[in-house]
Amino acid sequence: MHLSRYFMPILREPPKEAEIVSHQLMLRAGMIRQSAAGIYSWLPLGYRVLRKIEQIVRQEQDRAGAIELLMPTIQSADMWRESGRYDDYGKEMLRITDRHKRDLLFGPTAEEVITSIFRDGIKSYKELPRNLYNIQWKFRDEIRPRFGVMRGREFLMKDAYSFDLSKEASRLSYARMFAAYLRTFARMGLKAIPMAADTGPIGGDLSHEFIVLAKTGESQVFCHSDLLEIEVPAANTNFQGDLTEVMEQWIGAYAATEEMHDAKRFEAEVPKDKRVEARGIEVGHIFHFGTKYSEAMGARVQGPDGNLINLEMGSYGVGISRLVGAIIEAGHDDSGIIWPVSVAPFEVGLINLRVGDGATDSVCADIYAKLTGAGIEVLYDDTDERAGAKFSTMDLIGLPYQVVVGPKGVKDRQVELKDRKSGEKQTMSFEGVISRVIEDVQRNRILV
RNA sequence: CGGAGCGUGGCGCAGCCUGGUAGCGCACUUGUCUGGGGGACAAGGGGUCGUAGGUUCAAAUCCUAUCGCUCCGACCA
Repeated sequence: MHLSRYFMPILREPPKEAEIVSHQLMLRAGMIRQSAAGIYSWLPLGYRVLRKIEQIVRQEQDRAGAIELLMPTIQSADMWRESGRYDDYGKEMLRITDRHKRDLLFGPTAEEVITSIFRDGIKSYKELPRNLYNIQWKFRDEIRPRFGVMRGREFLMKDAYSFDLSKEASRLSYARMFAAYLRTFARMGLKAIPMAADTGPIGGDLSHEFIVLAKTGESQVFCHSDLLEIEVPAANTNFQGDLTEVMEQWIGAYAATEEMHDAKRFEAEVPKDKRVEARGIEVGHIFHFGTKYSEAMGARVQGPDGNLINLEMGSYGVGISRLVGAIIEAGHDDSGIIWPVSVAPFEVGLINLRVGDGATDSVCADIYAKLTGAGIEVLYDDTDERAGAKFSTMDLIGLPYQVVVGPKGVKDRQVELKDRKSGEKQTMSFEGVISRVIEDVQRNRILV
């Protein structure tokens, strides 16, 4: 992509409404624009990141055996009356009336829809277990949206729903999603730690929040430092099998958010030098909630003995739009964002320091062609800005690698490669930078 | 919903108290010089001052209402 033809309205100063750093940087980098309180347009740069995160979530759900479908944003109130939640849900639910005066709502979650679909589509225990997921925009009319996309009213969420015949089988489904989440967040360069969670209004008896540690996190969290060292399940993990052991490895050590924190237990179970007290951001939440919806909505199958059995269900959410903010909170410096390759809007920024200089232009054109030809995503700054402005912009938007080409270096057939994260700069030949960048990008695309 | 604050050009702000031709910095356009970490000079373009009423010869400024946004609290992926 040539920057001179792209749409990336950057701001030098952060708009005053942005309080936290991820919100400021997303506005400054031209990733989002606010449309109403807690509702955002995703500009091209931000949308590219959102789609990459979505794609990682999708790949890991597929790997774990979940099946994607797409459910509507607008739901019928009738379904919610059936589950008994229509009146319980309160003002967070955006209620809408159509021209026939029928009650509709903008879905804050999809348990009702999925339960009804699944109930009508399946009759026998032979068709279990199944896990269905969808990636869709949700709306919760938060009293006070804040922190940009971290706590918007409209948000993109992956939610998966497992259906099993028994509680034991359902726990296997839970462990499978648990393991999938470990991989999902690790691939985005995040250390996400599962922590025991309150099951809240959804109900049930097994629930974990996945918390990303970040200095600017919204809540205080406590855990054993060993949890930071455990390897996530490898790509070739057999997700058909029993992953209980993987899960137990993670839930063995102490980890809790402030709501669930028990200071006495923390001190008793975790040696002083292993205690981590940090800030955290919730990026995923999984529940095993049993038969709450299947009973209310009549989702049953016939078992081997011919008797009807209520389905055991679990639900598994990932805040995809929120993750964009969380990744920035976890990765930035004074100059701007620092993207991991796996979710970066472009993988490489190519800076032409002297647009109009024949030799410099042609070296840039050559590098651009060779990198894009190798499947690398390059944002080529071919604008007629001054060097300083270009460096600042590139640092702000946080592409992992910067290739800097100027007339001085070109004379000696040299260009510069800068690593955004370390700030390290190396001078090398045209050919050298091309092979080096291709190699580094390909190696870092998939982190685990 | 309780408390606090803010709406003036794309972004950041001054002007309001004490009514009198709408300003500053950045960004933008054109030109010249420049050119490796947000450059200099010159000339320009862009704003029904959130909206609606009212007071007044005259309203960004005073009064009333209303809408929007932000922060603190209760709530939350």
